[in-house]
Amino acid sequence: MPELPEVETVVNGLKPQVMGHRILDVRNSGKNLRYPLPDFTSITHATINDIHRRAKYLIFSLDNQQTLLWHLGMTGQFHVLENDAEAAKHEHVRLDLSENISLCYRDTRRFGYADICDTNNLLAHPWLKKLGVEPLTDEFDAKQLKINLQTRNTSIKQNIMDNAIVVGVGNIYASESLFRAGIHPAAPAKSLSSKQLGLLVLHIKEVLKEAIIAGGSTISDFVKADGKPGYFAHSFKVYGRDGEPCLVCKSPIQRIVQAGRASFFCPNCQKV
DNA sequence: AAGGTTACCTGCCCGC
DNA sequence: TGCGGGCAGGTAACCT
Repeated sequence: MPELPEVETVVNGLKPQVMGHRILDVRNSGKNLRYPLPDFTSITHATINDIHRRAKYLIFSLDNQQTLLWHLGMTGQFHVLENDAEAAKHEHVRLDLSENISLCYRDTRRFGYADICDTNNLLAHPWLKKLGVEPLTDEFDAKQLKINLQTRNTSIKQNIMDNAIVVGVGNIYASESLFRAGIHPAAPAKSLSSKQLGLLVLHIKEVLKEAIIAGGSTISDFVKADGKPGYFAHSFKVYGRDGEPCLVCKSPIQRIVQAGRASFFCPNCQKV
């Protein structure tokens, strides 16, 4: 479920709670996540120095030259609980930390995944090495996007969701940013002008920033690290609103499926 | 070889 | 009330 703003929110929520804590033990439910869990022995007794985000990955930097990489999949959640707290339903991993707290990982659908690697080789990790630019940096601009899209025959929506081009734009914010930019989700990526791409870049940055400020979206099971839900869902303009009137022109919002994913758009405000 | 489809899992919501 | 089908925010491995 989480998109970039949600992961950012989780990282920010976890940092003050677990930074500086030592990992004393790691327990798991015995069930695999998307991939088998890594062997945690190399990080038990290490201390969590810092937590970062790259794309939708949480990156735990440890003090022993090891890094713990974690993706939340669709339904992953971290909670910081007392050491002896009873395991919630769908808790699959628990890192027992110093000072009697535990970092607990719940994941209903078990689409999440984790790995451990040498910090020196972090950027060479297969999950990270092919990732495109971060959307909230200056590296993500219309000029580079235009170059990346000029050979792409597929739709603009599929391309802004392609992690090799730009990371962190998931299904919700793809629809929302295309609406704001007035671009039809099915428009061929290579057909868009520099001006249109400039507008799109601007709105992707804007919608992601707004969501981070709002503390991440809430749909079904997103919970921030402190257990409180985010609330950006209240400001979706098209996502999940098929059949309802466009907030700008009152035309009914339409839903189509692209590459197996639902897209929402206003047929009047967004042109191919 | 780009582009489309499917798989991974569980839960929920809807219609019958 | 129960059951089956469809759907869900992500990613990658398959096919073609």
